[in-house]
Amino acid sequence: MSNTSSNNNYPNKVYDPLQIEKKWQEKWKVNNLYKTNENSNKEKFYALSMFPYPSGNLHMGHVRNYVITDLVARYQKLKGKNVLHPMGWDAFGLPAENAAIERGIDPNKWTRDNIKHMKNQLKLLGLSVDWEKEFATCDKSYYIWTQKLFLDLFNSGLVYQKKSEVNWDPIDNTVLANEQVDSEGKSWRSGALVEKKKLKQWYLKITHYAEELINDLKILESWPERVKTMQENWVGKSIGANISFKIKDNKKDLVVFTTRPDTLYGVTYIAISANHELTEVLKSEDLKNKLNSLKNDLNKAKYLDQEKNGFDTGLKALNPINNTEIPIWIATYVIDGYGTGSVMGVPAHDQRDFEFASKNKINIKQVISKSKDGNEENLTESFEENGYMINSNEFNGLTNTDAKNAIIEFGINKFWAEKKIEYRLRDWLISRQRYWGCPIPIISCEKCGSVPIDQNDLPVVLPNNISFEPNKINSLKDDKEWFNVKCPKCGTNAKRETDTMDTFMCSSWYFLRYPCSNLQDKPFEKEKINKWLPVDQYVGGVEHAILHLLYARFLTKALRDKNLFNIDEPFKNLLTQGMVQAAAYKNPKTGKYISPKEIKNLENPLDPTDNTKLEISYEKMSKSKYNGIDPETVIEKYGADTARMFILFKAPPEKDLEWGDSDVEGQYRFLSRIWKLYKEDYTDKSFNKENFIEQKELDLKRNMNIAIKEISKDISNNQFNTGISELMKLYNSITQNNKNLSSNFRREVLKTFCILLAPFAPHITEEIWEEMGYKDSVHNQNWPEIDKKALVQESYELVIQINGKVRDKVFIKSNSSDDEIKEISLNRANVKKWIADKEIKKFIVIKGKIINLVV
RNA sequence: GGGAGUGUGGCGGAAUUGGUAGACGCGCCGGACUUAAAAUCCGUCGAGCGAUUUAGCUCGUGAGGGUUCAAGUCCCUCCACUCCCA
Repeated sequence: MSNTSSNNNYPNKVYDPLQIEKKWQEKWKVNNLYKTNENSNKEKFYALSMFPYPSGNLHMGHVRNYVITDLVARYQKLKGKNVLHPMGWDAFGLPAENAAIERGIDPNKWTRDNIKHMKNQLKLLGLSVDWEKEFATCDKSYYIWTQKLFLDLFNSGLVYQKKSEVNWDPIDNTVLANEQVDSEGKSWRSGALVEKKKLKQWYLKITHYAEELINDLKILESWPERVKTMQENWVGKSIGANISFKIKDNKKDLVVFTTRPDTLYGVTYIAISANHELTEVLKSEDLKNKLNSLKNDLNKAKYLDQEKNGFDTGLKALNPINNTEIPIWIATYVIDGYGTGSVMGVPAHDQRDFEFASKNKINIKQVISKSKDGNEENLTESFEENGYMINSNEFNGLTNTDAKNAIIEFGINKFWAEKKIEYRLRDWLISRQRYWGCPIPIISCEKCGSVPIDQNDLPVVLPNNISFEPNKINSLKDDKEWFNVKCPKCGTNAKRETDTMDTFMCSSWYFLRYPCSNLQDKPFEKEKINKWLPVDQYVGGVEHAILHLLYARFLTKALRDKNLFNIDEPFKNLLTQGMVQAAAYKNPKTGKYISPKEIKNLENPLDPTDNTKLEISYEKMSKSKYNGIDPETVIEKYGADTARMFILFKAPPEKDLEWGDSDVEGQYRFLSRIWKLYKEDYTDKSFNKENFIEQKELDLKRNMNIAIKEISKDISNNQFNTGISELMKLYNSITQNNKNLSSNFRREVLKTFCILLAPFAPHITEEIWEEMGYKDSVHNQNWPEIDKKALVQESYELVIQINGKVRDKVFIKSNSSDDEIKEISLNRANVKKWIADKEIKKFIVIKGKIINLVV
């Protein structure tokens, strides 16, 4: 595809993206075209992609992410905004460490090499990124501030250490936060079934912000609804009450949280978790054995427990509202750590309780009835809807919603109930038992406990005296000199904290660093944060809907409360882009994926081994499905502009995108035609005055202004696919009217088209812009203004409907009155035919569009 | 089970928020150019009936019902798929 051509002048008319793209990427770099202007008075715009983990290779998901952000950044710059568009590296984490374990490579070297390689790949895309802002979270100059912010939180009382049951990933050999375990109980990274371990770990008090994290979702108007719903569910606010049950032959009360105090008369048992403190009173060997075996099951496969196992402890609780004696059970479905680790079993009105009671032959007592006359029904499942109270003494007949409050009030007066709000959200566990992460700046001393390191002694640098050998799990403990220190308080022998921080900690504030990424003496400057934040457009994968986006919101709020800046929410607008998928071929019999290379005819794909017809499905690109497409190969073949255009055109950004080779070629053809159009302009002499047709020019002028209007709207609404459609329409309109334009207008329309295309395809536009004779970059121009006058038409095509069906169309003057429209319509032969002798009941005139005659 | 979302030609997807359904592209088919092919350019393509010189008509946005002069769009019921939480 590449051609021989002399500098800056391509004698043949063939579009050669590789040469053009290389040329401009170099020029942009030399001219510092994308450098952030720190002293501008223009309105700011902060465009940000979720920064990549330097895994070594750029993949299509990255490309889609960065191309979208780049388009927005370039558009906003053309619209006159002062744009910050940075890029960096989420560089701590396990793949580096796994490379060390597998091949004995230093994680630092592995990471640095990957960054270098990926950066080169990224540069091929021609992004308008200000690379002077770049940093990696594993830079000492970055993680010193991660540590400082950790200490800030520590001093605010938002950091604590606790020994408790944690999620243990047996493949990655580290603990995980709750957010990092999926609904099947598997690790987000390794996919391993998570185990339970009791360990002493560091936590951040994200629960302190639970209420605000829910409430402020309201401010985030242009976040996708589903991301907000997911966060709301994750934080999981429930309003209810704590109810104290007396325990027979035991002094302590058993406190139970419930959202359904209205069902208190229907409690037929209490269920507590296997780790509840009350289990300590179980003395008999039999019960102890049962408990241990239950705990064992829980450790193995907590999340697979659909069986609702449990046993009766023999202990009895007294229902405070009627002094009824009820059994206390231990049940696997009670979550340790939520609420009080115990639930009141109301089988009649809770499905989980119903199943547990049915299995264990526990009484079922109905206290809410569907009907007002209060009949009991034969329940085959729990009744969870609203209804009327029955079997509840003085509360009978009330609606259960009224009874909720009445029973709480009743209990408050009798001192056995209190109002309570519970959250599903747990504190964020940030310790990781790994080497390649940000060290936790704490020294633990037998006398003084956990002592934070003085801020002047930061950073705590990762130890150097560690040998990376295959099959060895590395730890900060390996460097004894590093590990053994004196306590900063009392000077006795002490030890450094050897866990490192969850990498989500590093990525929870990186967007705050960019405005000041070269600052030496602090993480950021308050004024700069207040100026640049919040991020105006954040783009990334929906897989971070809870994880990163929740942590980052939390940290922003916590640092705001340290008075470090005045921002409540870090990301004003969020766009979650869909996956990039490609065709995968699967043998339905064996379930195995077959590489397209092995398939003879992709139209009718057969398994080469057994000739089974293969199923074709579009799935996320992956090695195991043999459907990965390498961005670098695509760019080599078609150029970055084509790749960008394809990605933006093929699907709306939030939807999954199906890779299609012929669609890529379609975009390449489009750019080639544009190339040719601009070549003709300066070489073909056939445009002359005799050909000028005023009406054609007016039509094109109108189309051009429609395009400006629509493309502006589309980009603002993140509808990049239709934006490109509009560009194509304008292109078609130009080529149709091409020979009939005055040379001034030709130049104007070609200039405008070039600027409109510039944020989508930055290289080709820069090249044709230069060839048109302009000196400054096309990317420094102003986005064209809409000429409203040009949008006005003298006449339009009126659609004539009769009884709502289109029967005729006629061109009429735009300023026709309603009466004129009626008259014109009635005189049309087609209309007369349809009306015949029927009576016209109604005329409905929609100005500029339609008339509907009702007969 | 609860919540959110989606459903439009052969395919990806449009539709001014109630006003000509299928923009734009891909693909297919036909034509031009060519010794031929590729590339390029031009044209057709929702279905059915009908005409066969530009006609014309009916149906059609997952299914059924409703509101309205007018429904892909609003309301109700149902079906299928996807995601999140159980």
